[in-house]
Amino acid sequence: MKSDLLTKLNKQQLLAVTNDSGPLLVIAGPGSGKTRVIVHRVAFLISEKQVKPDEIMVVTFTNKASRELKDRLNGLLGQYDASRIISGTFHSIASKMLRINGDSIGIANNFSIYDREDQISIVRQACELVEVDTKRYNPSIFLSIISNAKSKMIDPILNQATSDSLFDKLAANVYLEYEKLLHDNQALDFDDLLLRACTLFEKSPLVLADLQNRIKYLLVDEFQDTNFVQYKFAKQLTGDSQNICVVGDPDQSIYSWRNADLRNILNFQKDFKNCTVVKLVENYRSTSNILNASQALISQNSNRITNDIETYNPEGTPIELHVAENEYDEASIITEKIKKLRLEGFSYENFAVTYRVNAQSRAFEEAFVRNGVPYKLIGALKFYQRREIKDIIAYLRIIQNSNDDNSMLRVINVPPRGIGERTVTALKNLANLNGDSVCHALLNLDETVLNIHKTGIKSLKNFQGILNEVIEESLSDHSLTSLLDKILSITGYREHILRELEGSEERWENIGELRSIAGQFDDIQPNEALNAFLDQVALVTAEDDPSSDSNESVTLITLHQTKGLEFPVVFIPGLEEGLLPHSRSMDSFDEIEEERRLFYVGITRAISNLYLSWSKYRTIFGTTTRTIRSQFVDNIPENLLKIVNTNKFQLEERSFTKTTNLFDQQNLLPTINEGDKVEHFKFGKGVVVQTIPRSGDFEIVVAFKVNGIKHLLSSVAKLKVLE
DNA sequence: GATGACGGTCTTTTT
DNA sequence: GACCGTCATC
Repeated sequence: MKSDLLTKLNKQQLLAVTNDSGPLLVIAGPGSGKTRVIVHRVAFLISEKQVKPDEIMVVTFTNKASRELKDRLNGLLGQYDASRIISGTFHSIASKMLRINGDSIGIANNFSIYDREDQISIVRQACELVEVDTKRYNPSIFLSIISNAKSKMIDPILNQATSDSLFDKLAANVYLEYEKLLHDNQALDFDDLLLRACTLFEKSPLVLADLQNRIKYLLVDEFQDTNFVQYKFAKQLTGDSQNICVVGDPDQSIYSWRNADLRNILNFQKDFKNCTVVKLVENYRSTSNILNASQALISQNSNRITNDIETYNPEGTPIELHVAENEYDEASIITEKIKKLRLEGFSYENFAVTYRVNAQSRAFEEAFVRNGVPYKLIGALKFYQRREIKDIIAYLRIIQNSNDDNSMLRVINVPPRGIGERTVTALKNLANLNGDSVCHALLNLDETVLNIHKTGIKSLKNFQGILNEVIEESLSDHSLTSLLDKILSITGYREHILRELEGSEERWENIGELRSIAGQFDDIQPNEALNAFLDQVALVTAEDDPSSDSNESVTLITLHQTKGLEFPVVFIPGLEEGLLPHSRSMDSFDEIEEERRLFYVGITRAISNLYLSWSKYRTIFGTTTRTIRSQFVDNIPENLLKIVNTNKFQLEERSFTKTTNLFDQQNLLPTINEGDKVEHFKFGKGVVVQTIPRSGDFEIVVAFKVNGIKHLLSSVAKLKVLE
């Protein structure tokens, strides 16, 4: 066993695998065998150190990664049961803990988990309550403020007390109402799952001690993308054993907008003083052409824990840069390339087209359909976000948690059953009056107090009967699938769907898909099955989308979602200023650097062939504009790039012309000086701390009142100088 | 109360 | 160029 397990590892990997006591930080470059190390470390602990599988917890970035981990382990350790390893995303693990122990901090085990759509709906209600006009302020702004506060563990009351500007006060009020509404609905949002788990650990030392005793080893993957709460969660679970191993790569940190905090890596070394640091620097994945290009690119980042990666792989084929006329041209160039490479022995699943924004997928889908190229689209219109799926799930949620008004109101008139706005308002008022949920108000309906038309009462009575019937079914000992069938038949949902003129077949098929997913829970106890099923539904990651299962197809995927994946042939289209780097991420140095890391992640997914492209014209919103080639292309040495001009109409563009640097032309003098008070549209007010000349431009360092220190480019950031 | 037409907004990335 | 919310009409 031992020889099998350890002979195929290099020196650093071996160190990371066998270092079996105390804190361990593994800095793992792309393709350096990170997953291999995690799998082997777990296998080593189990087979050599007699650690039981259920004493090991592995936190992964997606649920799929956690399943694959268990699969690989089962292959490695025949006699042990790898499925007993505690593994999942931070959110799914926290959710399970709260379902079991949440009652000690006042969280009932049947809480609902609200996704983004539910959250938006709650924010809208909160805005209404505090009289904030949602036409003036986009609800998602509040949502990101709330999420930001939660992932930094800022309490809503405290938040309210410390906010000074008018908008901050507004946001603080929305936050406060939002929390109340979540509470009323007996619901938790994604951030709550982690936040409350941390609270649970603090408030219930016994629960924590028990967990610490049971979890002897903790492993955290993709550590560079954890936020403050997630790190705290991990720290709390690490008992006196200090057996925590975190694996990550600062150069692949691409989720700061989701409040991931790179400082966690630095803090880890402070918090765990005696930690061992292992660096995996040999890349086994890519050709040296690809790796060298990636290293040249990432070396342009200044905020970096330098960590050069090297490979002994052969040079490989050159990286190609294609120039297209527009996005359709770009898509057909890539389609032709795929066809050609297929004749050379590649198969469809070897290809991935990786782009910055989901909207880019359309041109490729059209080209692929036209050319009969099979493809799978990862995470775009997610399965679980489809209307018909959310409707059915709403019914299940009402059964799970009768306080879930949000779900109740979603389907109270779906399919249409004559319960209109007035009737709903009357019912809601009645519920409010009695401090009750809408569902309870309906089930205990006293129609004499409702001041509405007879037909309204009749419709309510009808729905009451439907609900009672469904609830009755849920109380019987039947399976989840039979409950689902019952809901479909009693509510008349099938007929409702089939009545629709467009896409009704597809919608019905989706429900069939949902039914078969529910079937996976049929061997669990019915009352536990509902919680487990709804948890899975709420906490799925993009790769878990059932539609992504098909094989023998080209993968269409966002750059963010490619993290951790690899493909023999990778296409990165849309290398244009405003797209990569994205226009919304161009006004600070930090943001540009994160965009560069995103490109770096994309490049390093490629095993043997890499194709970059940009198109001279692109249509956004329906208007076509001339583009500028991405500045990141210039970060790749010319000798590694083969410029290809496929389009016969663009012969004149054949030479390798560097795009004119936007900043060179302007030759700016600093119109902003140190000490100036400035205002930024996004970061608010602040004071200029420093100005640094940067190739015809100035980097302005501003200390913002709310958002802290930011490095901005004078020509890009629209800074307004205040008196 | 249901349905359809219109007009305004929007797109970054996601657990 | 799609989607959502709002409004007018049946």
